[in-house]
Amino acid sequence: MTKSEVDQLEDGYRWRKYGQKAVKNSPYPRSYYRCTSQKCTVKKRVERSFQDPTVVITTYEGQHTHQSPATLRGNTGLLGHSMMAPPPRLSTMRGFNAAELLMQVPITATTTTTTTTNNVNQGFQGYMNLGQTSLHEHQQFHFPDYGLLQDIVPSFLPNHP
DNA sequence: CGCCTTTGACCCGCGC
DNA sequence: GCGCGGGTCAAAGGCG
Repeated sequence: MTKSEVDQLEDGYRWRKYGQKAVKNSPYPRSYYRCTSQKCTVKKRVERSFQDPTVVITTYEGQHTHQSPATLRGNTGLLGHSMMAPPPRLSTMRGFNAAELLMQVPITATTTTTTTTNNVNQGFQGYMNLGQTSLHEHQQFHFPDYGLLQDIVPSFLPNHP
């Protein structure tokens, strides 16, 4: 869940768009991106919320097997710094679970909501409870400190090459 | 010139 | 078998 006006979210990686489809339940299209590194098959799906155009839903699929090229774009490097992890084995990358996926959501949320007010977030949650029961409680912002990720992330990765 | 987006077509799984 | 919905391909064009 990310609050942003643009689809192209700077999360520290380069993405190449490879498709776009209209979704049901939403007047907005859904975009499909792939990581530009060929060794890295991470995909993401970006879709805009159907009534709040300022909210985009980003779904990550997979884990990056390389380091962030964020420095090439003059990025802030905020994420790249906290995501410094040793490259995991490809075999362990397959079959990621829900917990791994959930982990990704607050990452974009924390980076792009820094300038938004608490007011907006509260209103958004209320709106979600109203009509969108398909969005579960886990997908709300209950990872307020992304420093926690520094403890979580290495636990997913084998620390021996 | 290289990288990226756009966009229609194609593919595949699923329900009837 | 057919239609539909969701995901992907690839040619063509844009832009720094």
